[in-house]
Amino acid sequence: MREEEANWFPRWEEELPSPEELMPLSQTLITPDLALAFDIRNPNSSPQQQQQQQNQSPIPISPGQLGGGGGGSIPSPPCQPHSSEFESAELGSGNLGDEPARTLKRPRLVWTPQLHKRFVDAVAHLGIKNAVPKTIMQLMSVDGLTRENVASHLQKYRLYLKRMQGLSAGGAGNGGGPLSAADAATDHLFASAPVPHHFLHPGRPAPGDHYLPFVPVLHHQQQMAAAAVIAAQQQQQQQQQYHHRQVGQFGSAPGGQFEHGFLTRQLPSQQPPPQPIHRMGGPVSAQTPNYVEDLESATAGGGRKKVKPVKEDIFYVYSGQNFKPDLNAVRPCLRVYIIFMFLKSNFLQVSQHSFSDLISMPTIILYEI
DNA sequence: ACTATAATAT
DNA sequence: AATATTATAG
Repeated sequence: MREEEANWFPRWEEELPSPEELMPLSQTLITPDLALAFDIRNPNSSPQQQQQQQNQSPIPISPGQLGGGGGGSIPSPPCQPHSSEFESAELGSGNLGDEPARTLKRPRLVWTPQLHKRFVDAVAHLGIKNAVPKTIMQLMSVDGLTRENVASHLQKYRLYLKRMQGLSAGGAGNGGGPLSAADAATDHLFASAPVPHHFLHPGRPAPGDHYLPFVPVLHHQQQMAAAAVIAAQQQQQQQQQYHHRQVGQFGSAPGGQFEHGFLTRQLPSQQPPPQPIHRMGGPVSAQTPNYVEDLESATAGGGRKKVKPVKEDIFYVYSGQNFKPDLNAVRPCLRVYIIFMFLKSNFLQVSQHSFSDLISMPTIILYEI
């Protein structure tokens, strides 16, 4: 397996999803908290949006949740955010007028094409038989995503697949039933992601089209600071459906994770040649004075910058499989990183590492954004 | 876990 | 007001 591994990494790099595939996913993952923490505001707000923002503001992340929320994961986060911008932003917005966070319903999930893509990928990797809500949810590893969310979506997706099968199989006869206008309109989301071969034709293997490791790896292509990402997204039309997604707040969920975002964005024009990723080979090094400066130099210079993380930094862990990072142990303080995690390792083992072990693991690469 | 149906958003 | 999308009850 040694040799395979050696070849695997370069290939992994080549097959990275395009930025546009990844970017919108962060819409559901970047929380209003984070946006507020970065003092991001809505550039063009319509009346409707304002209404939504009102709903969005009560985002009570209870302080207790940060510290020891779940039943005892990792020791205790060393970093103590003394009511910095983060805390004030979160708490400020959260306490604006109301507290009964636990009585609030979580907003309905919006299945963006990107989220759906991830869903399809997960189902593909699991195989249709193993693809049940729980497993799918785990594989997707999207924070805040519930089993019910997935179940509901899966239900609809199955109906969609059934119709597709009926159409392709009984083609002429159209035995399955006519395609109504409602169907066509309903399916546009599903049409956005290619339906894997074997979904429609179970039992028949497709040529060279295997779904190997679920590679939800975030791309290094271009990354920006969270603030910039959010701002960019808000400029997009997506803002209209910026359905506030509140997740895992208030200590209700013992296993509730700290929210993490998938932060990516592609530069509008000139793209510097992709710099080969440095994989493994030791602990990350280099220093990072302040992230804004680094951001500029990084984007201008073509890329990312290897950095040495410190415990006080924010970590956005992008991972797949069953690995649910223990983000409760990480407190937001200084800088923002993305952790690239190679999927070759055993996730369960990885997840058992303590935080300090985590940041020194050779299979993790940190890039400052 | 699956399906039907209610609730909600557009 | 209609219907598309997600939540929830069975």
